[in-house]
Amino acid sequence: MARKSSTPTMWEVAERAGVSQATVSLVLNNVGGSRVAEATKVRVLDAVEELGFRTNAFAKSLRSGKSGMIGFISDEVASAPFAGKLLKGSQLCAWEAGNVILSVDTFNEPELEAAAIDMMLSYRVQGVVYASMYHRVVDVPAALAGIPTVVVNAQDRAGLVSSVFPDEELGGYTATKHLIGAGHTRIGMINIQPPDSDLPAGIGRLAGYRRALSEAGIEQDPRLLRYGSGIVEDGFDLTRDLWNEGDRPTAIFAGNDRTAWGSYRALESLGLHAPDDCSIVGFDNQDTLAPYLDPGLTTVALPYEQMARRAVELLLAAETPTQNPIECSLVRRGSVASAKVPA
Amino acid sequence: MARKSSTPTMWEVAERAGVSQATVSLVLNNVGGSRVAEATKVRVLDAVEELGFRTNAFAKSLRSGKSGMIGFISDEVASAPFAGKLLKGSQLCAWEAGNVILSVDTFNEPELEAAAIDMMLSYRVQGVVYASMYHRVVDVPAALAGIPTVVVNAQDRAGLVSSVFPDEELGGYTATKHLIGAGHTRIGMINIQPPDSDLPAGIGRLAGYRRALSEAGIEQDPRLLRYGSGIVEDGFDLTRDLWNEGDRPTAIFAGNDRTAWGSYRALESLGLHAPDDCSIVGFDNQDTLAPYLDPGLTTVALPYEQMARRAVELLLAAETPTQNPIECSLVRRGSVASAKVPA
DNA sequence: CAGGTCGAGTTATACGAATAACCAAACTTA
DNA sequence: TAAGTTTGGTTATTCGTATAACTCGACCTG
Repeated sequence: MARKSSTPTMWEVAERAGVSQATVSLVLNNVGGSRVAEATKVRVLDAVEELGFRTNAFAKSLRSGKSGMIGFISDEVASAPFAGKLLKGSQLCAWEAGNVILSVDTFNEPELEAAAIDMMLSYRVQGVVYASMYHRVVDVPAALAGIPTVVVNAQDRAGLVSSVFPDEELGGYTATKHLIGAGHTRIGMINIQPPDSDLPAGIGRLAGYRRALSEAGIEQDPRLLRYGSGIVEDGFDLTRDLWNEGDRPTAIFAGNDRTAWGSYRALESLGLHAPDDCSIVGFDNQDTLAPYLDPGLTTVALPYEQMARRAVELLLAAETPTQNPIECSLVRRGSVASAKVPA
Repeated sequence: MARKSSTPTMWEVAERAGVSQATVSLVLNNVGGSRVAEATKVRVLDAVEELGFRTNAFAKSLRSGKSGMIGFISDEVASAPFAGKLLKGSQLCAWEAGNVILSVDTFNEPELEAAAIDMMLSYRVQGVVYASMYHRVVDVPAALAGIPTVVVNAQDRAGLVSSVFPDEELGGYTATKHLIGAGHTRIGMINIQPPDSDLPAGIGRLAGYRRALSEAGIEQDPRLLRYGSGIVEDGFDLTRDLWNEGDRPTAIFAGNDRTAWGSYRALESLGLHAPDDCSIVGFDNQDTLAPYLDPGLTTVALPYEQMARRAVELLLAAETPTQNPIECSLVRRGSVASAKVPA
């Protein structure tokens, strides 16, 4: 069957159904329920079907002033190994409200970012989700001043827009408390950044660790604390380092999963094995790693999807700026065992 | 300075510059170079600047008939741990041609896919990149029949649209030849799917392995071939299994990186270590894994970004359908050593 | 049966930008 | 100096849809 090359318009549908273009619009948008006779509706819908009509989103947006699009700007989220879930959550949530996502990864290039914002403004996005690959404090570009913006997996330095980010402190608290609950009292921590660093992840996780200990009445032994940089090798080195201290830990809270992996290896190198010789809890729930370690790593999950959903909700609600820490929950696998009762 | 709440239009710019709307359009689009006096141009551009004018993409597209958008439909790419690179490559390439990406992950839900296609047709995308999370044969939805489509990281069963996918066979050949080049002749292979499976990855990688061996005049010993399912555990079990054979391999080509990880562990469990006791080559270059193994895993990279770029190029060129295998190149790390010369 | 209401539409216009067609003055050129 | 050309714009129209405002006949209702 020969088809017109370009998509048909409402006028063509109207002609085929023997009505006016306005009627087609009324039928398709269900306005004024009883304004159109049932028989006419059917004729219109048949014509729509037969011609394969599909409304032109541009015309619709132009006329209505609503674009139905939400911008998603990220440094490297869409291509990052784990945080693509931010995009996933945003998309799902946006979709539910009838919106679509216009996403751009800027790779931290200012020109690309500027161009992306420009483009989004051209498309009259209803709001922008500004996502970071890792939890940090960001400066929202001034060019976004005109439109609703929510920062996700990050915190807005100026506090002018809402931020949605993981509750690192609570996560660290949860992890540590889990170990305490298993009977451990000598719990080492290997943090993922130096003491003078200002990244929220390391600061929060450590603070949570400390709170859990003090709430449980366990004295903090500085010899059990180490500072690495979040890489496997540091996990390895610092775990061995902890073993050289006089009074060894029976459990380790690793500041992230890669560090935890290093701890596994260090234990192996010492002829030991988790969780029998030492319990381990990680952080991040990196899904290409945590489930595959042996034993599976008990860790704290970063709530990417929930954060993204929350961000979109905030965007659509357009409230006044708020801070939104999102809970990080524990994922139990096999790396934690009860502390041995001292003989 | 008080700003109008909504974005200014060309009319407002025109008024401020003391010209007609048409002139503003002429200036901004640089048409009829000499048709507008230099002084007028400057006045217009100043007005644009002062008002913060930004062209309305909807009006522009409506008028021109060109949407400037490319659809990206994927099963789970945007949220997958590794293949987000497909999105990255598409975005970059589309961007260079002045297009933007409208991306939707369907999570393999047919209704979501249908809705996504519907939406994209509404937005009059100029073409659709149909991406798969893993290399397989797909059926392109009939609803896409009307618009240019390219399948990426997959092959179109019907062959009606262009396909861009990794050249698995060449990758397997490259991996194996690398081991042969290091002097190995007893090279085991642990494939990632059963012999009767029809996934291109396993079939191609094995075929490449075989070609490399036969080209080098090495006889294929069926005792060196194992079939797993691509998970760590299978790599572990089947490597140990290989070790129980009489004539052990000096190198293993693991069908993917996870399997290779299992091989590392199996060697360890046997008190052995790569590459001294056995060389290992993986496949996938999974970036959260391969660089962090000890020693770093020599593996074959999947060319996600190149595939995506190629797909977008094909889309924009709108040629007749073609098959486009893309080369997978070797990434050398530390898991391959020269074969010991038999004493 | 005049006047009002309701049902089922239609007509006209606006959204913002692109562009074809037109126009007035200034400048050539024979 | 009349006719033609160039310069530097302007006017009018179009893209496809939404919607306010209007119409027209049939149906009450007192």
